[in-house]
Formats: sequence, structure tokens, C-alpha cells
Amino acid sequence: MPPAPGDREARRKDVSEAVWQVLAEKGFGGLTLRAVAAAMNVSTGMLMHYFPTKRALIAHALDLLETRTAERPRRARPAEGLATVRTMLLDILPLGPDDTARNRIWVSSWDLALADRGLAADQAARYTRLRDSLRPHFVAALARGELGAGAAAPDQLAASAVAFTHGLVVQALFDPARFPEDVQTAMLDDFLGSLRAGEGSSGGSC
Amino acid sequence: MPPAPGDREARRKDVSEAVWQVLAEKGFGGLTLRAVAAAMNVSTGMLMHYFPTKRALIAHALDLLETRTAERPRRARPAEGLATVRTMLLDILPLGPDDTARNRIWVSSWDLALADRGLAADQAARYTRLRDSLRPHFVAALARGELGAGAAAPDQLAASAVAFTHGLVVQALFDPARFPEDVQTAMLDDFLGSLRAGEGSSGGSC
DNA sequence: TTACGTACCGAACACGCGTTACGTACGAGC
DNA sequence: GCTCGTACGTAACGCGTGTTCGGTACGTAA
Repeated sequence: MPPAPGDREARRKDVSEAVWQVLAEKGFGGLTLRAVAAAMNVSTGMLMHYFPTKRALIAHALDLLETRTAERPRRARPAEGLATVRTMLLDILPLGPDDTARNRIWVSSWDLALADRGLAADQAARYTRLRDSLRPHFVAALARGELGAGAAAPDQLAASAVAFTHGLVVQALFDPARFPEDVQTAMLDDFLGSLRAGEGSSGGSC
Repeated sequence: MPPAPGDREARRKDVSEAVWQVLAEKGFGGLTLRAVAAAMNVSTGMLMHYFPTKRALIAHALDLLETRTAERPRRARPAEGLATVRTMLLDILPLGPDDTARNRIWVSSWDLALADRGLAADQAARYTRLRDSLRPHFVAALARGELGAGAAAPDQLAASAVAFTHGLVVQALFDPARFPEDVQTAMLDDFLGSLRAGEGSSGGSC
């Protein structure tokens, strides 16, 4: 057997780190074999030993993006219902450097995804999964009476929450000074508060 | 004086059309001089007579995007207040082919913008302008009592509305089957309805 | 007519890209 | 010992990119 068998995966992790660094700085449009190789001080030929083609490297980059998103540190899920939704959406917003980098890379990937049918389908599936992970908590919120009388169906609520959150992400990425952590949090709380629709928070006008 | 002086602008319009076509198909990542030249059956050298460098052509593409966005056909603005907000946001959503293409190109441009400091500032300024154009109508809605008691400040309302709308745009672009025209409209109406917060629609629980 | 400046083409340039081929080092197995 | 397969590095290839350079056609000005 050749050298250490575990080294292979270790090397791929090094490559992942370099890929991540390049993506954070230049986005997918600037993801190039030479840039990745330069970021880890190796030759481009070495990269090809671990990723035979650039398409493989891009696929790995997207995998890496999805993995790091799935395995990011998350807040503890409190009670059921809207509070959980709030926590999940807070975990998405670019409140820290890591979240900012991750969101930047996600947004950057949309250019590629919109031009490639397969990648677009992947992205659509990701959105579906995200909405599906949110839906049961909206169902619980409905059951617990946390939502106003005019509340929409859980599917639509989930889609709206995702829309609001990602739209806020994009604005915050382009204008971080205008959307610091507390502003983002306040906006999210107001959005969720408006779903509560006149019950609970500040008493009604009766 | 050389040939017709008006021809110059006419030619630039032709180039604009080709640029638009390329952008709609390949996004900014696929915007290349040869692609544009091929789209109008001319040589790349001809392009350089009207746009000396690619950076100039990219700048023109962004200008074109902004112009076509500003000059797109718009719905008539009804009364003051939330109804106007609704109309303005409906004008943004990808409800038709033209709006879809425009939104695709916008999203595609974010990859470039996030990697370029100047372009990012431009995009941030555009968002500021969009929020500013929305704010007075939220002010009017507040004055007319169209918003619930717990409504946030007009600036924040405008930012939230933009967030919701653009987040919905992105989801609709990637999954148009799941977000047809009526679903988008219903989601927007529900979002605006939740801002009304327990007054007007279905009576409170008193 | 001559001179000139513009519009445009076709070919070429230098460069960066993804990819490939060749060469070397080195540890494992016989 | 030798062989072999893996892990690289080096150098180059072919190609597409943005850009440049002569060259031609043509309408205007003198």
C-alpha cells in the first residue's frame, strides 16, 4: 500500500480550506485552479491528483458549501413553535464573520446555478428542504395559537419566512454598516411579531 | 463630419440588445466579447469601437440593466399607502417573462458585485434608493392607520418589504413551477396583510 | 481630385485558463 | 536487491479570453 491512507482525506481537507478561502474572496467567478493552488502553495498538477477536473472541484466546492452550512454551529432550539423558527432563521442571517462568508458564497453560487439547469434544480431542492424543515414548526405554532387568525397555510408561511430571511441576507451582505447584528435581529423579530397579528405582544385596542 | 451622427447611438442600442440576450442566457459569468459579437453577427473589433474595453462593456451592461429596470412598464399607482406599496412590489416580482429575465440578470450580477468593492457600493446604493422610494408610502400608510399598533419605523418597514420581495424573487427564479403568478401575489398580499396586524381583515378575538 | 477621419473587418497578439504528459522521489511487496 | 504504484513537481499543450494592429471602404472637406 502507498503512504498513509488517511493522508488522502487530510489532503482533500487542505484543498477544501484553500477553495473556501478563494471563494470567500473572489466568489465562484474567481474560482480557478491556479488560485486554489496558489492559496496552498502547491502546483496545479497536484490538485488534479485529488480532483481530476475542474467540474469535480466545483462540485466539491458546492458540497463543501452545503456541508459547512449543515454543520455550522447552531443555537439551541428552545420551545416548539415560533421561537424555534426564530432560532432557525437567526442561524441563517449573516450575524458573524463565518455566516457572512458562507452567505456571500451562497449568493455568489447563484450566478452559476442560474446558468446551469442541474445546479438550478439542486438549488431549488435545497430551498424546498429548507422550507420543509421550517414547516412543522409553523404547524406547531398554529396549533399553539401563536399565529393570528388570518394566518396562511404552513407551506406559504415557510416560504415567506425563507423569502424574508434571504432577502435580508442579500441586503446585509451589500450594506453591512446599515444592517448590523441588532438591526437584523430586530427586523426578524418584527417580521415574526407581525405574524402573531395583534395577539400577545402589545395589547389590543379593545 | 463622418457618416450619420445618430447612427452611433443606434449602434450602441444594437449592442445593448445583444448584451441583454447574452446576459439572459449565460448570466454575467458568460458575458464575453465574442459572445456579444456573435449574437449580432459582427467582429469583436467592431465592439471595441463602441466600448473600448470590457470593463466599459460591463459598466454598460449594468447601466442597461438599471435603465431597463427603471423604464419597465409599471402598473398605475392607485391610492396612497399600502396599496401603492403593493403595486410597487408587484412591479418587482418575476410575474412575466420580461420580469423574470430582468431578475435573473440582477441576481447573476451579485457574484460580480460581491467581488468588486465599487460594484458592491453601487448595489448597496441601489438598495438604499429602493427603500427610500418605498418609505414615503409606508409613512402615508401609517398616517392613514393602515398599519397595526406594533408597526416598526418606516425605514425598517421598507427594508423588510424589500427583503421579503427579493427573497421571493430568488425562490421563484429557481423554482418557477412552485411559485407561479398567483402564488407570488398571494404571498405578497399575505405579507402586507400581516402588516395590517389584526385590524381590518378578520375581526379580533375580543 | 486629393486628403482625411471614421466605421469596420480579419488576423494576430499576450495572457490565463483547464488539462495533459513526462520526470522524479519514495515507501511497500516480493 | 528490484519492481511497482502512488504522490507529487515541472513544463507544456490547446484553447478562449481581452486587446491591438494593419487594412479596406466610404463619405466629408478642402
